[in-house]
Amino acid sequence: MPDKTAPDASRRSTRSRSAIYAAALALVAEIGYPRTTIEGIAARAGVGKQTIYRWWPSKADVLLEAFLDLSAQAAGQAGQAPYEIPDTGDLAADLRAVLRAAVDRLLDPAFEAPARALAAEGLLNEQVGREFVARLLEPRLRLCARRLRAAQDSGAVRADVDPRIALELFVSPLAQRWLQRTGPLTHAYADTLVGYALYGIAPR
Amino acid sequence: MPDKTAPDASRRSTRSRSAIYAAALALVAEIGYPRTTIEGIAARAGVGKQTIYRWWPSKADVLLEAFLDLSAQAAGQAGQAPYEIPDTGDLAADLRAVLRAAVDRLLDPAFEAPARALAAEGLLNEQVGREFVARLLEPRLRLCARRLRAAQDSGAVRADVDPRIALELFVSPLAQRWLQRTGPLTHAYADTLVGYALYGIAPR
Amino acid sequence: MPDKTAPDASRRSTRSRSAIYAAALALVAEIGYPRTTIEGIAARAGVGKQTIYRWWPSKADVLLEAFLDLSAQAAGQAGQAPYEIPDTGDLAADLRAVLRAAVDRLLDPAFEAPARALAAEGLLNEQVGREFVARLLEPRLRLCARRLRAAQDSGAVRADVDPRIALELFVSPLAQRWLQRTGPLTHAYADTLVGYALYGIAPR
Amino acid sequence: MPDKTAPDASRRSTRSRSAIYAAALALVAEIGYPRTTIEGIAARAGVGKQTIYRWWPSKADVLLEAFLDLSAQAAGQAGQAPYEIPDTGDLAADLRAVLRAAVDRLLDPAFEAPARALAAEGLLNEQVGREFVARLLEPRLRLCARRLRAAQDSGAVRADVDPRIALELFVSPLAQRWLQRTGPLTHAYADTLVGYALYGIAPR
DNA sequence: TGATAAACGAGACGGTACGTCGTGTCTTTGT
DNA sequence: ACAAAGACACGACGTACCGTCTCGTTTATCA
Repeated sequence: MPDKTAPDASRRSTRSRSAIYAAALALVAEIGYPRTTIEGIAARAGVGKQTIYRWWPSKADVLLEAFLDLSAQAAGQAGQAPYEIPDTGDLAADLRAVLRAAVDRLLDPAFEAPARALAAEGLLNEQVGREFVARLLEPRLRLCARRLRAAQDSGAVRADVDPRIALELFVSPLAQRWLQRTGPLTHAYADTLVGYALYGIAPR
Repeated sequence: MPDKTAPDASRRSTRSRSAIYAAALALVAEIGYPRTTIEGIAARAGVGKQTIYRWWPSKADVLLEAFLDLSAQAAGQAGQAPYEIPDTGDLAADLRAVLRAAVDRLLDPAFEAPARALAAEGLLNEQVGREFVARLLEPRLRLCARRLRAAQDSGAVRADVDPRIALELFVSPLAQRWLQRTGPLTHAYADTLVGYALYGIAPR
Repeated sequence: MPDKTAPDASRRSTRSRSAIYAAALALVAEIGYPRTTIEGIAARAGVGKQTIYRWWPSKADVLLEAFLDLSAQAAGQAGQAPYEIPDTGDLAADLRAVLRAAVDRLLDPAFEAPARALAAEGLLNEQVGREFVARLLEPRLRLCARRLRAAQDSGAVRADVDPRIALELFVSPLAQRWLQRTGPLTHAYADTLVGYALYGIAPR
Repeated sequence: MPDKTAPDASRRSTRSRSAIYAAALALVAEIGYPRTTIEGIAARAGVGKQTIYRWWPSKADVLLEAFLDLSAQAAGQAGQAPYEIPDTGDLAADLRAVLRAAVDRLLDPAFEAPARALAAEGLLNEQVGREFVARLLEPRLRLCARRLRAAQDSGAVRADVDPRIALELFVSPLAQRWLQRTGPLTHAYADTLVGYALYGIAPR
C-alpha cells in the first residue's frame, strides 16, 4: 500500500481540533461556505494548514465533523436524551411536535449555514452525502420510524404501510422547502403537512 | 461613464453560444461540476474566456442556461407540448404517470449531472436557486397544481386542501430520494407515494 | 513535446519585468539571498507569482537576469564601451589598472550581494554556473586574454604561454579572496599579484 | 536562566552521530545538497530530528562535521601523517606533487559533492565559510607556506615574497577551475600552473 | 543494583514557501 | 470590429520542511 502512514490519533491536540471546529463554523456563518477556505480556517484557528490536512481530507469533512460536534454539544447541553420522539398515544400530536421542533432547528441561524452547506456539498460529493445522511439524519429518522411502527401496533397506522416511506411524506416536503426556499417554514405548515399526510396512511 | 457599457446582444454569436452550452454540459457530465472551470469551458468551446464573462456572471449561470437550452431542445424534439399533465379523469393514474415520467427523467444520465449540480449550487446561491426553481421547476408544478384543482372541482380531492402543499407530498419525497440518494428511485416507489399521499388528501 | 507551450514573449510586460529585477536585487541586498523568496520578490514588485514563474524557472535565474540587466545599465551609464582593457604599452601597469578596477567593483555593495549569491548558486547548479561564467565573466576575460596576446606579440610575455591560464594567475587569487574572505581585498594586493605573477616568485 | 541548558556531551550517542554523518554524506552525494533536508537525514539515519537539532545548529554544520570526520578517517586510513608536504629540495617538483594530489582529491566523487556544497554554503554564510577555511583549508595551506619559507631559506624563492600570497598563485586557479568548471582539471594543468607561477610569464 | 535523569525515536504542532491552478480584468493580434 | 488568445494581479490549493514541543523508551551513570 503506497499511501502515507496514518497519523497517530492518540497524540492529536484537542485544543487544535476544537479551535478548528469553531473557526470552520464561524467562517461558514460569516462569509458563507464557498468563501470559506482551509487557509482561512487555519488562520482563524491559529493552526498550521498541515494540522487540518493531517486529519481531514477536505473542507467538507472538516465542516461535517464540526457540525456533528456542535450537534452533539447542543444535544448534551439540552438534555440527557439526544433526540427523543414523544409518544403520548396521539400520533398526530406527536408528529406535529417533531416537525415543529424540526422547523425551529432549521430556522436557527447557528445551524442553518453549516447544515445547508453540507447538504449542498453532499449532493455533488457522494461520500460526504452518505456521511451526512448516515450520521446526522439517519439516527433521527430511525427513531421516527420506530414511533410509526408503534402506531401501527396500536392501529393508528395501516399495517401494510412502509414506515420509512411514510416518513418521507412528512419530512421531505419540509426539507425541500428549507433547502430550495420554495415557501415559508412555519409551525402552521408543519401542522398542515401532518394533517394531509397522516390521513393518507391512516386506516380507512 | 458609470459602468462598463453593456454588450450589444444583437451582435452575439450564436455559434459561440451553443459551443459554450455544449462544452459546459459535456464537462459537467465528464469531470463533474466542481472540476468544471470557466477556462475549461472556453478551451473546449474554442472560445475566448472573455466571451463567457461578457454574457454570464458565473459558471453556474452558464450551466443554468445551458441546461434550460437542453431542456427546451429535448422538449421540442419530443413533442410540441413541452410538458403536459394527463387528465384521464383518474387522478391516481394521472399522478402515477407524472411521477413515473419524473423518475425516468431523473435517471437519464444526460440530465442527472447538470441538474444535480444546479440544485446543489442553488442551495448556497440564492439567486441561482430562485432561477432554477422559477425556470425549471415552477412551470411543471403549476401544471400539476392545475390538475389538482381540477380534481377538487370533480370531487376527487377535498376542497379545503392547498394544491401546492398537496403537491409537495408527491414531489418532495421523490426529489429528496434523488438528491440525497436515500433510496432507490423506481416506478414502484412512485406508485407507492401516490398511494400513500393521495388518500391523505382525498375526501373521507 | 508534452511540455507547456511557451508564453508569448512579445506580450511581455516590461513594467513587471523591471519591477521584478529591482525587487530581486533589493531583497538580496537587504535580507540576503537565502531569505529572498519568489513570493517576496513578487510581493515587493507588485506582481503575481505566476508572472515570475511564467518567465523564469527559478529564483537564481531571476537574479541572474536582474544582475545582467544591472550590469548592462551600469555599463551603458558609465561610458559607451562596456568594459575596456587599457593598452598603454606597459603591460604591468595595464594589468594593475584592470585588477584595481576589479577590486573596486567587488567592494561595491550594490554588486557584492547579488554577485556572491550567483557565484554560490553556480557552484551547485551547473546550468546557472555556466550562464554566470559565460555571460558575466567570459566577456571580460576574453578582452584580457586579447591584451595578453598583444603583449606576446610585443615580446612582453613569453610566446609559449597560454594566455587563458596566465590570466588565471591574476584573476583567480582575487576572486578566491573575495569569495572565501581569506584576506583583505586592496589595490596593494592587486599590485602584488601582478608583480608576482608577471615575473614569477623565483629569483631572477 | 538565559538560554536552554546545553546538552550533556558525555552522554551523546556515537551510534547516532556516525549514522547522521553517513546519512548526510550519502544524501548530498545522491540527491545533492539543496534537496538534502534535515528530515531526510534523520529518516535515513534512523534518528529523531531533535537529535540533530540538539547537536548542530544547521544542515551546513552537520555536513561540515561529517566531512571533517570523513577527511580524518580517510587520512587516518591512508597513512600516519594527515597531509604532508614533500621536501625533496626540488621546489618545482614538490609543488607539482602537491597540486597533482589536490587534483586527484578534487576529482574523487566521494569528496566532490560535500566539498562543493560546503564551499557554496560558505560563500553566503560567513560563519560556515570561516569554519570551512579554518578547519579544512588552513592546515594544508600552513604546511605549504612553511615549505615555501624553506625554499626562501634555500634561495629557491625570493626573500621579499609573501608566502601566503605566493601560494595563492598556485592554489586559487586550481580551486577556481574546480568550483566554476571553467576548464579541465588535470595533472598537466597543475604542472603548467607551477611552471608559470614559479618563474612568471615574462621572458627571462 | 536499582533509581533517576538524560538522550533518544518518533512525530504532531504552528509556520513559511513552494509551484500550480483558476479567477476575473485588460491588452494585443489576426482576420 | 470583433473575438481568440492569453498576460496580468490575485488568492487558494495541497505539499514539503522548518524548528519547537511533547511523548514514551532506552541507556547508563550515581545513590
